[in-house]
Amino acid sequence: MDTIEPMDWTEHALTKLSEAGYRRGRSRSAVVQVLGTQECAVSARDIDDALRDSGHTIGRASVYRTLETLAELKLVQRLDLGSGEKRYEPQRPGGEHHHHLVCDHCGHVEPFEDPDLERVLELLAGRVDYAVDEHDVVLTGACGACK
Amino acid sequence: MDTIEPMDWTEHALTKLSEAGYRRGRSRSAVVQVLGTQECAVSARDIDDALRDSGHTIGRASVYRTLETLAELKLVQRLDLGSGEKRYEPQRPGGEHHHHLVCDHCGHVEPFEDPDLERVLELLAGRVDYAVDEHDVVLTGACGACK
DNA sequence: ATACGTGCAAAGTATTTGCAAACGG
DNA sequence: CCGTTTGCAAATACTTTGCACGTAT
Repeated sequence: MDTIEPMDWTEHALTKLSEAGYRRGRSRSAVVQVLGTQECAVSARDIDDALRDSGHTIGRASVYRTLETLAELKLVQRLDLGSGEKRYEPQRPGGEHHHHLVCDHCGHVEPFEDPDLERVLELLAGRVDYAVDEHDVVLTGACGACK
Repeated sequence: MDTIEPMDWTEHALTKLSEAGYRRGRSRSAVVQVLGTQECAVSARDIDDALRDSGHTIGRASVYRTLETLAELKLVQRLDLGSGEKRYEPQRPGGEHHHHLVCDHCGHVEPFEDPDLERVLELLAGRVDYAVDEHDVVLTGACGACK
């Protein structure tokens, strides 16, 4: 079996971008690089900060533009966890998939997986009138530390 | 058995507000009234427009303030369906519950219910380290008209 | 009467867009 | 070279806040 390492997503994404006719510009590549190191959903601001910390000088607009492109190509999933900012999560080719727990007290976000949930969602998708291509589940409550 | 009519939520909400020490101000009452007529999630803008159409002159700020209060008392659920605006949905006392299908082409939103899904989410809530008090599921794809 | 509620305008945040200059293939 | 990409700044969208006045209890 092949585990998908974080680094692989970066390569995967850059390849897909090339195939789609996009060039490997400095900013675009840097954003993809940062996303590849992320385990869970991050905001545009998180990425901007990470880039700044590692010495890059990248316009915020380029971050947003890259994220939009990546979302169009389904290389990242766009999420809204209620914090007022959109979040982006690398979509690994392996198809592994998780959802999120959000603490409504401290804002902490934690991923979780559940095969039963996935199965039910799959069945559901087949039953509705929409051609479902994405789903997202958010559980809200007090996290371990806050409750 | 007692079906919960839309109007009942309005009364229910106003009562709860009073009990919590809030007065029945003009704007507050008007916002609650509009929400009571809604079947599904609406945005602050939707409410503002509805109020304006029915001749009220209500500051947008009051709409937001009322929605925040209602959310605190768990009389409405705050949702984020990825459109860049928060949405609010009356929480009926009967506990009926639905989730959302969002068309990523035309933006159309449609509610759906699924007992299996609820059951799985319930089990899941018992298994995690969070004290889950809310959950939300969003399925994204092309709606009947767009696909 | 008096504390709470409201409208308006200004401030905040997150994101998008216009444009000239820099750059990749 | 030439069209794409980028950074900057300005624009936009949504929401929150400050404050003086109005109002419910």
